[in-house]
Amino acid sequence: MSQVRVRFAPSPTGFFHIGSARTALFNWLYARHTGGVFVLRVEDTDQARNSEEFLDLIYDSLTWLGMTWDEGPKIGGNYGPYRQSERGDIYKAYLAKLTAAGRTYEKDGAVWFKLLGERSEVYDDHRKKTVTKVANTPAVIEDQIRGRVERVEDEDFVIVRSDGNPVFHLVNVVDDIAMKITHVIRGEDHLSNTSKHVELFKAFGAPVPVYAHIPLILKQNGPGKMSKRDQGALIEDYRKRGYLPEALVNFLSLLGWNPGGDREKMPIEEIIRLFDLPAVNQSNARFDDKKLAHMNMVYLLEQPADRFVNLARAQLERAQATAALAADPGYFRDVMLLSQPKIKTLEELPPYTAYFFTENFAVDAKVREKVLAKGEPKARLVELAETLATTDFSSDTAIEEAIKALAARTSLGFGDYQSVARLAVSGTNVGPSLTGMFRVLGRERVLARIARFLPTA
RNA sequence: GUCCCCAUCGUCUAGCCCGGUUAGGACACCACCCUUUCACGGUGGGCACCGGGGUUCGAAUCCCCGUGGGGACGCCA
Repeated sequence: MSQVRVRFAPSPTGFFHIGSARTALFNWLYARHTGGVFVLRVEDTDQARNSEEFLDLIYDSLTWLGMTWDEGPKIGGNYGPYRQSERGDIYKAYLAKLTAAGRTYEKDGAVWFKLLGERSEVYDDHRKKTVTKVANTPAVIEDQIRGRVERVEDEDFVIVRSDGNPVFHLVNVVDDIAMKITHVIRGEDHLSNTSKHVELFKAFGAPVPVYAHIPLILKQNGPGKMSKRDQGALIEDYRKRGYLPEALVNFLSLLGWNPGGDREKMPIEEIIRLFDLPAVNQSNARFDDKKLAHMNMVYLLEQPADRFVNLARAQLERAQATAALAADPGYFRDVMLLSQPKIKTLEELPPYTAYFFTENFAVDAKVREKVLAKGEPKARLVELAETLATTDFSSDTAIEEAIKALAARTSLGFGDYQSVARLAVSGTNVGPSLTGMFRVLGRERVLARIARFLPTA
């Protein structure tokens, strides 16, 4: 058996979304699993709807997700060009073969593919018009995921538009032949197109590739498949929000496939090793952003300090958190590492860390009311300020011991000091450990904030 | 309407092919524990074989029908 050749064939008519990314991923995984070739082919035959920006987005997104292509735009290959808009001559040559074989005819200025078989006129209830049906024999699709599927293609169809541009069905098949594609892995929405494609492969006298129609991803809320217009559908969005590409890839790999057993979080090498077509599910999967967020958290938690700080900086740049970016690098690093074990996604970082970088931080009114309502907040703050004035701020434990000693003297608990101190110093009731927060902020800032807060308590 | 695909917790799924399990895991949810807030983590809990017929000693698992969900039916891809 010759080398596996698969292709991802997006059309640059819209934003790159979850469904496309998953199709690309399954193709890429299969190529890597089998030691085959992953071809990127741009299906830009719809001149009216194509755009270069969308095309760049496809390149960028694939690269970001780590799906490098072996042949395709930018890098070339032996079967190029890889943009269909540049392959006009090839389509003409193939079309000529079809015409020579008597398998085409013109109607309304367009070129149609002629099916073989007896013809009859039938009224189509759905389209509200009379159509010509052809008594054709069923096309047989041996699908790697669905098994044997039979479908009759019983109407001629357009392969070249009246404006001279070839249609998807033609170029798709021609390119799969010309690029020697062995396996076609695509969404199940193409399953009913496959009979058209099989007819074309036969008309060209070319071998039909192995098909694998993967289940669709359904939108999280409401009925139907996920589209680029749905919430959380855009890859670009996750990138902006600071999701880790490896987490997204891991999550996507599990939508419609699993390695068997209980394995979920896996390094990409492991996914490649275990991935195979027959293991792909047959039923559609509903997108779940909570599970994605969880996967992201698991990956975030294990990032080495340096990488996490770099990721955090990139995210704060996107959020234009100027105060944080202007801060001392050492201080910035301390703040981020303090926050790392606390967040699920990097997009939480700007609001989560804001008070570290400005004295002008917001105070949560509800929290303030709640915290000041009990005990003697003022007295606690005065005691704490006195203690902190002489406390060693170099380690969390030193600060912790000092506060605990204070609490012991006043017959109170650590918690009696914590909530009010946190409010005074950060304006909220959530955040990293109090002692870590104090250590990073430093004595001066902590004392100043308490002093400023005191009169209002 | 016609054709095609599918069907296990709310969600992703294991188990199905090669019938015998207290139907397993993860996310989410609830409770408790841990704790210095919030998270993380830990323990426990609730939660599923779409319905009906077969076949069989025995069906989530095999077959049929129904129902439900999804997709396609463009001079879009």
